[in-house]
Amino acid sequence: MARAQTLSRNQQIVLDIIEKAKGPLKAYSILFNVQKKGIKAPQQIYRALDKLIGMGKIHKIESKNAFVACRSSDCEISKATAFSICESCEMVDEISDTKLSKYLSGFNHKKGMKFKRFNLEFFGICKKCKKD
Amino acid sequence: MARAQTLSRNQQIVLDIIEKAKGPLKAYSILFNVQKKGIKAPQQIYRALDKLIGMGKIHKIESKNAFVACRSSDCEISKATAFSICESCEMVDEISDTKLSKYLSGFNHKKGMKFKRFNLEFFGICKKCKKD
DNA sequence: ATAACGTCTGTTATAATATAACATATTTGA
DNA sequence: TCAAATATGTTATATTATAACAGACGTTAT
Repeated sequence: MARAQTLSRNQQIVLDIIEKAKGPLKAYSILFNVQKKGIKAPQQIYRALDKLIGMGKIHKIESKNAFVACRSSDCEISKATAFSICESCEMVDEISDTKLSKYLSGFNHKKGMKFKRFNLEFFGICKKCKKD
Repeated sequence: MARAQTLSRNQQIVLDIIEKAKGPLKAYSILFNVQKKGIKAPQQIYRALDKLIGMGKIHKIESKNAFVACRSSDCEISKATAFSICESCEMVDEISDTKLSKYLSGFNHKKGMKFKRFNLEFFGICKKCKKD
C-alpha cells in the first residue's frame, strides 16, 4: 500500500515551489530554485515530480513540459485533466468542469478501446493579453 | 500568402517517412531514417516538422514527443486534434468524431477566454494488447 | 531486536529532445 | 528584375529526461 498522505522531504520541497508559483514551472527552473535547499541533481527533481503526479498533487502540461499544482481536491482529476493555455503570456488554468469531465470520461473509442485517462489542452489568447 | 499545396524537398522527405510509418515517429528516428537522403542535422528535421504541422499534414503527440501523419482531409482538424494512445504498445490512433470535435470547439472557458485550438489525448490499453 | 522489504536519497554520467545563430541558395511575386 | 519570403546547410549549444549505482531510512513480520 502506497503512503497516500505524507510527502517525503524532497517531494514537499518541490510541491511547495510549484504551489507558490503563479504559472507552470519547468523541471530545471525548479532545480535552480531549490539548490539552496540542498537539492543538486535533476534526478531528484524528476523523481519528486513523478511521485507528485502519481498522487495527483501536480499535473504536467505536456505541450509545455511544465508542471502546475492541482487546485482541485478531487483525486480523480488526475485521470481527467483539462487546461486552458494562453499562447501569449503562457498562463495556464486548470479547467474543472463537471459536464466536460463526464462527457469525456464517458467517451469511448469506436475501435473498442476503453480509456483510463485523458488530457485536454485548450489554446487561445487570454483576456489580459487581448487588451494589450 | 503561404504556399498551401507544394512541399519543399525536405518537407516531402520527412512527410513520406511519417506517412509510411505504422506508428508515431520521433524526430531523431526520422533523422536516422533520412540520412541516406542527404539530411544531416536535427534542424532540418525540426524545420520540416514545424512547417508540416502548420499545414496540418502531421500532428505532434505531445505526451510522446512524436509525430503522426494526419489522415483526415479536413484541414481544420489541426486546430482540433484528438488521439487514442495505447499505454502498452504505444499505438496512436487519430480520433475523428464530429460530435466530439463540435462539442470541444464550442466549449468556452468560464473566464471568458476564447479558444482557437485544442489537443486531446486519451490513454488506455488497446484491444490487441488486452488479449496478450 | 533484527532481518527483509519498500521507498527515498544522493551522485555521476549520459541520452534524448530541441533551438540559436549564421551563411547561402532558391522561389515567388510585384 | 529586384526585393522579399522561404528553404537549405551547418556548427554549436540549450533544454529536457533517464540510467545506473550506492547507501540511508523507516516499517513490519518473525
